[in-house]
Amino acid sequence: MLTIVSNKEHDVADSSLTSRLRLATVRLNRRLRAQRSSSSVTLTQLSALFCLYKCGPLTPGELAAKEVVQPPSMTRVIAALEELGYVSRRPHPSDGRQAIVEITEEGSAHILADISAREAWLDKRLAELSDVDRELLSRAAEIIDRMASHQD
Amino acid sequence: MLTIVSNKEHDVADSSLTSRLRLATVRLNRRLRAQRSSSSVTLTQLSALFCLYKCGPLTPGELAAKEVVQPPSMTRVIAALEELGYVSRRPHPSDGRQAIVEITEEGSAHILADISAREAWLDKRLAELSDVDRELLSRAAEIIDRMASHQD
DNA sequence: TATTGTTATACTCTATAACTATA
DNA sequence: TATAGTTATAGAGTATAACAATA
Repeated sequence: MLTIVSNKEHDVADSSLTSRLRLATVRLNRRLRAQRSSSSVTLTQLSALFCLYKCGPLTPGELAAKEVVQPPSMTRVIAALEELGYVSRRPHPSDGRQAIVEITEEGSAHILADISAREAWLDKRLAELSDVDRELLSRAAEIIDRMASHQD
Repeated sequence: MLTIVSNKEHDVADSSLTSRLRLATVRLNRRLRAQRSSSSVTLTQLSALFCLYKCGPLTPGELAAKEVVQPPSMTRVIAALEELGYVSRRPHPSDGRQAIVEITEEGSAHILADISAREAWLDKRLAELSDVDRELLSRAAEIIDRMASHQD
């Protein structure tokens, strides 16, 4: 087992954790993207739609911040979702520059089935694990999400 | 907290684990890709190079299998690394169709610095965690990698 | 002048299909 | 005929820079 030497604060025995977590994340992400299924939305679009489903109406800027992407990236995602009829856009009541993006009834109706189809592969992998491992991943997911949402 | 209803084998209280792990993975992956630094290699190239560094010489097919990507994807990665002088290619001794790809001295000399620069952001996030959380992520990384390497 | 959002452009990552060369 | 690898092509994902509209 290779150990990368580094001069970081935390324990040296831990020093390849960064590499291992990076590799694991990149690989799982690949597998997740490869699960296309019959769902019409892409993985990125699904994430944004799910965010609107959870949080309610948001401005494009708020949505970009929550998903930790730059505004131009979110512009494209919203445009695609709008074309599919899964989100609607209306003027902001007090600021003409902004808009309010909201999930539509059709978007709400499809999202659970879309997510379920999209996640079928991962769900199967998780079902193969022990309860202990699933509990561990549950806590890991929270920590990872917190790190990923860190404001630099 | 939203709970997605599903009819899967494992506990219903667990039912949003799939979604949470997917979201966490996608977001961390975005952050990792955004860390460009001065490193000349991309995240994908770095993964392949690291694999050659760990495993020794491999054929393109073996490398693609280890990284869980399709052969044409690996072809491009190898070509880019070869152009940078980080890997070399030589004929397979007994099979004219295959080739042996190996990390060069220059590749070996640069990889630790490249990885370190690339991972600086994640390393900082991990350093902010408690020992308990890092230990948890260490085990999670192993489980995730195992799931991601699953042969369908 | 600062902020919000969009348009234009470009690069990374990855896949499938079709092809070539060798076994 | 089967396998290893490459080329061609296309689509997803994302960013930076430049711009328009509004505050």
